Amino acid sequence: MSAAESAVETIQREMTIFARRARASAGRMHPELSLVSYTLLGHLEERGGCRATDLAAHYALDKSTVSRQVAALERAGLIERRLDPEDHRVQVLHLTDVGQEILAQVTRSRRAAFRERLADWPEEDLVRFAAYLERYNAGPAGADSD
Amino acid sequence: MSAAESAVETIQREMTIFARRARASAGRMHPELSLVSYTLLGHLEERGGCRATDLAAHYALDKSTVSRQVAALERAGLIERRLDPEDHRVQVLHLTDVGQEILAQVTRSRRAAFRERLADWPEEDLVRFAAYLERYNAGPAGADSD
DNA sequence: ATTTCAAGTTGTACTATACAACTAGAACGT
DNA sequence: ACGTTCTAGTTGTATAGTACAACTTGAAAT
Repeated sequence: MSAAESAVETIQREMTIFARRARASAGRMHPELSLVSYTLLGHLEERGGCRATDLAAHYALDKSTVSRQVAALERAGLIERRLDPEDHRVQVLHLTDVGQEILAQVTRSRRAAFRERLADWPEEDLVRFAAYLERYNAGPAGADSD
Repeated sequence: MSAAESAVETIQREMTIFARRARASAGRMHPELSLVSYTLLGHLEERGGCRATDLAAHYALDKSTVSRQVAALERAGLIERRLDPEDHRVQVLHLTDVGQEILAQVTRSRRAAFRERLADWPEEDLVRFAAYLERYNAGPAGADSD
C-alpha cells in the first residue's frame, strides 16, 4: 500500500472514531442544548433570523423535524417567531436575548474544550490542521451543504 | 485574535460540521449497517470475538443498548453467540461468514467514498492530515476511549 | 376563480439510547 | 456448605430525534 493509500485509511478510521464519539456525546453536550439545537441557534445568529424551511434545507432535515425542534426552542424561550407581514405563511425565527446568552455560553464552553485539547499544539500545526479540515469539509463528496 | 486562536475556532467549527453531517448520515450509511453496527462488527473482527460487556465498556454504551444491537445483528445473521464453557454467564460474539462479507463490503464502499473525496489531495497533505487526526483523537480530552 | 404551490403542524412509526428491575450463573466469606 | 455479593445479559419503560404522510392555511398562477 502506498503512503497515500495508507493515509486515506487512517483518515477514514480517525474520522469514523471522531464521528462515533461526537454522536455519543451529542445528546449530553450541554444540559440546555443538543448538538442539533446548538447548530440551529448558531445558524440563526449568523443569519440574523431565518425561516424554518431554510433550516430544513440547509441541514437536510425534514421540515417536521425542524418544526418540532423549533417548537422546543421556543418553549425554552431561546427563540421567537415573527410572522412575516409580507407572507402570512412564513414565520421568521429570531434568537431571544436568553437564546443569545445560552448560545454564547455553550460556544464558550465548547471553545474551552477544544482549546484545552489543542493546548500543546504548535501554532503552525493548528493552522495547517484547520486548513485541512476546511478543505475536507468543503470537498465535493458531501451531498449535504454545511 | 492570534493565528492560533483563530485556528482553534476553525477546528471547532469544522469538527462540529463534520459531526453533524456524520450524525445525519449515520443511520443511512449502508442499507445493511448503521455506523454503530459497523463499528461493533469492526471491533469484533479486530479482536476475533469478544463479549457484549466489552463492547459496552469500549464504546461507552449501556449494556442494554449493546444487548439489543447484538440481538439485531444476530437476527440478521452477521454474528453468532458462543457460550463460554468456562463461564455460563458469558456469550462470546463472533462474526459469521456473512458478517465478515458484509463488513468487508461496507469497508470497501466507505473506503471508496473517502478515496474519492481525497482524490485530488497531494500525498504530502494526506499524510499530514492523517497524522493530525490521529493526534487529535489520541488527545487527552476524550473521556471515552476509542 | 379554481387550481396549484409553499410553509408549517400534527399523526404515526421507527431507531438508538439510557436507566431500572430482573434472571442466571460465579465467586467469596464465614 | 450455604448465603451474600458480584457479573453478564435481558427485558420493561421512557425519551429524543428523526422521517413520511396527511392536513391546514395562505400565496401565486393560469
